[in-house]
Amino acid sequence: MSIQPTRAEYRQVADILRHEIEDGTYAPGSTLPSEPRLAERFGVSRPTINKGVAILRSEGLVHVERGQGVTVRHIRAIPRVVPRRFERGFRESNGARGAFAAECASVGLDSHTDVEVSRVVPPAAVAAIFALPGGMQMVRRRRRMYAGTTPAQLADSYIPLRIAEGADLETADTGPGGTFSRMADDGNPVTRMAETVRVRTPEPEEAAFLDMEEEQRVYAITRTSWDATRAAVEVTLHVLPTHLHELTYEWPLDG
Amino acid sequence: MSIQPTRAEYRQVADILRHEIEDGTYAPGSTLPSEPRLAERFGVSRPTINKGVAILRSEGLVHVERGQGVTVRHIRAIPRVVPRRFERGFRESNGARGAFAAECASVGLDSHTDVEVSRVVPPAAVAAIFALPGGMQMVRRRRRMYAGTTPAQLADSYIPLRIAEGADLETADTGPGGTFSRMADDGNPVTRMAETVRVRTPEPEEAAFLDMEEEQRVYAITRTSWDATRAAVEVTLHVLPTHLHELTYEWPLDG
DNA sequence: TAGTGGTCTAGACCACTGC
DNA sequence: CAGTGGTCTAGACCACTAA
Repeated sequence: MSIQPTRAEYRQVADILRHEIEDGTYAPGSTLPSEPRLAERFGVSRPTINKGVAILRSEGLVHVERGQGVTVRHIRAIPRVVPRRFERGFRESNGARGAFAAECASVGLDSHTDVEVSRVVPPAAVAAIFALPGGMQMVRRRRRMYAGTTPAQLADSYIPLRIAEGADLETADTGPGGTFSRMADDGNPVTRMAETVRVRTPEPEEAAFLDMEEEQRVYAITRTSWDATRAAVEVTLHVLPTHLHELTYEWPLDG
Repeated sequence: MSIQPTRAEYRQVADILRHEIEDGTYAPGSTLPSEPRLAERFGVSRPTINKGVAILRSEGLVHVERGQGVTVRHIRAIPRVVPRRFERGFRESNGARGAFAAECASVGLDSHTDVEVSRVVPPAAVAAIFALPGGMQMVRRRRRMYAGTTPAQLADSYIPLRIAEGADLETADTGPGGTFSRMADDGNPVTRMAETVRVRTPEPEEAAFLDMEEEQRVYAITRTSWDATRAAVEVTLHVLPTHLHELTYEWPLDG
């Protein structure tokens, strides 16, 4: 493959390098030639190479470190299967504490979650779901999750005070099966859920924690849980890098 | 707001323009100042402006036409609600021909679908789902969908020959409710479905049809349908621009 | 013809890494 | 210190649109 005149050179640089990554010329973990060398190879200037590599960065194919070079990422998408992940048996499998831990375990990955619990006034979008008067507080469980050592997900759960108190959800560790198991134990199980998936660029703080380029994308998932009385009992805002996750939803159909 | 030294200038250009688009300084449909004028306003070179605007393009916030300028997009996300879209009553609501038409109608949008039916050897990933011997043909229903005049979705459905023949699925128009209604009429209703959602950059041909920048993202959804005997009866590969769609999944839970 | 964005270059300066 | 990528500029040429 060589540079053609019709398609922008920086796109061709990206196309060729992407192809070489996919066919194994540059294996996961290996380092690409430096930009000056690539410029020489393709007969273009360094800014053109830089722009081409930027495309691969934005796709999550490569990882760049200052002074180091450009390395090919190991991509192992974590399967997130709904509603399996909310079944009590799955959440508690292998003694896992919640769905994310069980998912990581299912593909042989270690996992780790930092939890921070506090009482806060929720964002307007969340307050609206609960029809909460302005300024009222909720319990927020803020979780930062790692798959192995890779930051893989942010999740902020908002729970009405009364429910959090009944289910004892203001401690960091909610025990086997996590939050939903405790709500069920409290006699108020979740009976219905919905998730709305959008895709956007990460906020700078999100990008910093998730070790992402700002040009990459995240799934922004808003999940709402309802109990048998059709009252919302929990809303979680998830942020997941798109290149690390694969979302599967399954459902029966009555035809 | 003005240019600060710490954050890359082109990012700040994007931040400021994004903010002004969101707060209404530049309303949907309006045109941004030309790049030379923006360069003057921010005191940076034109390539820096161009790089900043490229970020907004990749986010789907603006639309660029050669010789015209940069215009702010009207964004009206089409809600895609599962499993509602597969309920026969919804698919046939307002006489709609299938789920996409009903969804567009639900937000007051006209819709239009071009259908092309043929027999082809399916992609390997699809053949694998059916455990189909190599080289065997399936019926492919290729649909190109428009919301109003905006190209909004590509969908290729693959159906085993025997099922397509029984349900009369080799004509372009499958009648009220679409493919699934015909399968049900044929006595072989779909009883279970799954969708796997991934995000990627569009192929050049996809970008051309969907009127997208290559730097934008698409949802690539693989849907599989099974009948009561747990045999796969249909697989569809969907491609949807992320900035035009919002995916919602709902499900009951047994606690 | 004038104005728009698309792209490329050569050179530069910077921050960061590892030796 | 040398090597890496991050970024910016001034100027240039091109393709396209509208008048």
